[in-house]
Amino acid sequence: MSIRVRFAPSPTGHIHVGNVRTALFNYLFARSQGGKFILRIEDTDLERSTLESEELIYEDLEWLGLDYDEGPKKGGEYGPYRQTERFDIYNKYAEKLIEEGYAYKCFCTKEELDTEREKASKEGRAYIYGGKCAHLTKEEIAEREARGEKASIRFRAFKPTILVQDMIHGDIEFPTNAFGDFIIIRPDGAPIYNYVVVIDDALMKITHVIRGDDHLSNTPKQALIYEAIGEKAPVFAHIPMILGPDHAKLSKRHGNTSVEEFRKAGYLKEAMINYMSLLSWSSDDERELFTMEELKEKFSMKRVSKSAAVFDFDKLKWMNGIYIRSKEISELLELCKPYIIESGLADEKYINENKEKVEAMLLSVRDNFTLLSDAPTYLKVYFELPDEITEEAMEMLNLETSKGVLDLFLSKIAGKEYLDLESYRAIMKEIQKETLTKGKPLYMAVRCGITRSTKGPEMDSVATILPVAELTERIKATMEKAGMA
RNA sequence: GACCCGUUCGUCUAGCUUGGCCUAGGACAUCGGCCUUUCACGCCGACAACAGGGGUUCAAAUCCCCUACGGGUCGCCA
Repeated sequence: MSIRVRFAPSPTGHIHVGNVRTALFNYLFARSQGGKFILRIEDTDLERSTLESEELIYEDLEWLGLDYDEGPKKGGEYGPYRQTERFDIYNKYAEKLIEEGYAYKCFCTKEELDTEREKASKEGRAYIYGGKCAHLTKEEIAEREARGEKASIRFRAFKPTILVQDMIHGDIEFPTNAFGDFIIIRPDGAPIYNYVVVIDDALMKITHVIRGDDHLSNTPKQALIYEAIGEKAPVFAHIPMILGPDHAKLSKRHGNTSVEEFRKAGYLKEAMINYMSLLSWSSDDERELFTMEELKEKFSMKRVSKSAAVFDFDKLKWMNGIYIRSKEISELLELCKPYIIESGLADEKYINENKEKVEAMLLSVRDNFTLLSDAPTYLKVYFELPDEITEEAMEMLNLETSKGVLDLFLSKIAGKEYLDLESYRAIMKEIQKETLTKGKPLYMAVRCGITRSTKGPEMDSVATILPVAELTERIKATMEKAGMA
C-alpha cells in the first residue's frame, strides 16, 4: 500500500513554526518514501476559522516550497478536503456508531457538565463523564427529542485499555477510564476534532499520522474510534514539541512565531527549512546543511528523536547568513530589494536602472549580515555620507599624514568620471610613494575621508562604485568638517 | 490531581536497538588566535554535558528499578 500522509492545519492565521516543522516532516516523509502528501483544512471550529486564513496557509506553504498532492483547491479522489464540507459524512458515521452501540445521544447540558467538572476539579480529581445518558431507552430519547431537547453524541469508551502504536515512542497502552465517554458531535451538529480526524484519516486512506506529541494523549480516543468503525488505525509518529528559550511550548510571547513573521524579518526559506529539519531530526553523517532535495532523500523517521527541542534563534540566524552568502548575487538583490526600498536608500527605479552597480554594492557587504532586512544598514555607506565623523575616524583624520594623502588623492582623481580598480590601485601606490605613507594611515585616511567611519566595505569597492564627483565632494566635506581645510 | 511522554555541553544534537571502539563526537553561542589597510567572512583553538540514586555485569551514556525535574493531555478547541 502506498504511503499517504497529511498536514491538517486549522485556518486561523499564518502557519506557526511548530506547525511548519510538522508539515515539513510529513512532506519529507512522503517524498522520501514516494508517498502522497495531502493538505486538509480543519475548519470545524466555525468561530475561529476563516477563508482568508486559509489563503494565508496556501501562501505560507508555497513560500516554503511544500507542495502537496491533494487539497481543497487542488482536488483529489478522497475529497472534499475541507472539513466543513464533510459534515454529512460525519453525521452518517455517527448514526452508524449509535446503531451499533458505540455511541449514544446525551442530553446533558453544557451547564450541567460544567458544574460537574468544577466539582471534580475542586475535589482534586479528573472529571470523567458520569454516564447519566449512557443507557437511555429508545423511548426516552424519542420523548426528549420530541420535547425539543438537543442532544450531543457521545462515544462510549467501550474497552478498558487501548494500544497505540507509535513509530517514535513505540507501543503505548492507555487505560480508557482516564477519559471515559466523550462527545463527538455537539448538540448544534458540529463534530469534534477527535472524531472527525479519525473519519477523515480513515476515509482519505492516511497511512501515517505525523503530528506534534501534544496529540499523544488524544490518540487513545482516536484509536478507539478506529476500532469502532472497523478501520485499521494508521501508524502514528508523534514528533517532539518545539520549545521557547524558557522551555515552554513555543508561542507568540516568544516573539516571532509565524512563518510570515520570519519571512518579513528577512529569513530565507532555505534557512527556515534547513533549520527546522534539524529540530529533533539529524542526519546519519555529521552534516547540518541540506537543500530541500537532499532532505527529501535523507529524511528518515528512524532518526527523529523523542525529546523536545528549544528553538535557537542564534543558530537559525547563523544558517541564514550561510544561505545569504551562497545566493546568486542577482537573486540576492531581488530578495533584498523590498528592504532597500523600504529603508528609503533607493527606489525600485534606481535599483532596476543601476542593477550592476547595486549588485556590486551588495556583493561588497553581503558577508556582513545575516538577515535580508539588515542589507540597508550595510548598504547605507554607498548612498549617504553620515552627518557625524566617528571618534575613531576623527583620530585617523587627525594623523599628520592624512591631509596630504587626501589632497593628493583629490588631485589625482580629478577629471575622471569613475575609478576602475586598476587606476584606483595605481593612484594609491603613487600616493604611497609620494607621501611615504603606507598601510593603515594611508588607507584609513582615504576611507575616513570618504565614509567618515573606520568600518565598512573594502576600499576597492567603495572607491570604484562611487562616482569620482561624489568621492570628491565627500572628501572635501569631511576635510572641512574635520578642520583640515 | 490523574494519565501519558521525556531527561547527553547554555542551545541543537551524535552515540543508546546489538554494553567495551566514549579519556562522550559535531554544530550554534561564548572566549582566544590567525588572515586582513577597517568591519565582517574564513580558518585554527579553548571552554563546556551522560539529572540523581540503586542494581545487573569483568565492563553501562548504553540494560533494569526507584526518585527528581521538565513537558503534554484531561473542552460541546484543534
